[in-house]
Amino acid sequence: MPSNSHFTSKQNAFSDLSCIACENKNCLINRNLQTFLDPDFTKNKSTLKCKKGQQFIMEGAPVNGLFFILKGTVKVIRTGINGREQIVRFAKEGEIIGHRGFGTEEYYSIGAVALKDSVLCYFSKESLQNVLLQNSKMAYEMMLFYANELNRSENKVKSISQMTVRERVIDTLLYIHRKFGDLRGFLNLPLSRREYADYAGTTEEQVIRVFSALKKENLIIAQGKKIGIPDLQSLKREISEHNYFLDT
DNA sequence: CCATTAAATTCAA
DNA sequence: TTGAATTTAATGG
Repeated sequence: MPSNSHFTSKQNAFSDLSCIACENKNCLINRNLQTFLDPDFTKNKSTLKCKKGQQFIMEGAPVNGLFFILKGTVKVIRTGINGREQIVRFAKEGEIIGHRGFGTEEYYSIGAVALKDSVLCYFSKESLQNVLLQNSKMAYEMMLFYANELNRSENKVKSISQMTVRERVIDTLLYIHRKFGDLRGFLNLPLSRREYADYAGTTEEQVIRVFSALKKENLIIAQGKKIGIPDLQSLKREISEHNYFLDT
């Protein structure tokens, strides 16, 4: 039996697809359920179960709606100049994927792949539009999400264009730590060095070499894919001169 | 970038 | 639960 068996009692919650029974308080649809004028809104959603490693948004596919992560973790990617994968962001439970599809965009400019077995809720653009037009609180929360994403995206431009490889790798480690926290001393999201590289805008070898250096300096510990940060403060200090901001 | 070896993860019996 | 098969990490050229 898996060690997380304390979740098994909730498992049939997934077969009930209604938002009413949903446990995910991180989801802005869930948080705003009571205020909906149209109680049937959540009946229009569909859910999709995704296995680890499965891509559920293809770059270039037509946009019809938006995904919300009910459970799991996802990476959002974009194909770069010479076919290299660029990781735009990591997303966890409650987050929105494909949100730039609103408005004039007709095709996804990003792809999304599940990093662990995940459950996605899918809402059509039309039904979401109706709700947002009726519900200013939810529209406001959505706006905050967009603003936050924009802030992070602008910071990423700075980090990629002005920071050294070592600083970008550290920045990535801090981002993962901030967003996913740690579990028994290790980052609560196992990533390959390749994925660190794709987020930090460098190569797998560079990440491996920076990790090796950081290990020697006792700034991180590594056991395979599990990375631990024993002293967050000194790691932060390394890049503090390039002022890094909280982002989600 | 590639090749080699060591180490870790996955898979299926 | 194990260990064989496969994938990933680490280093040096």
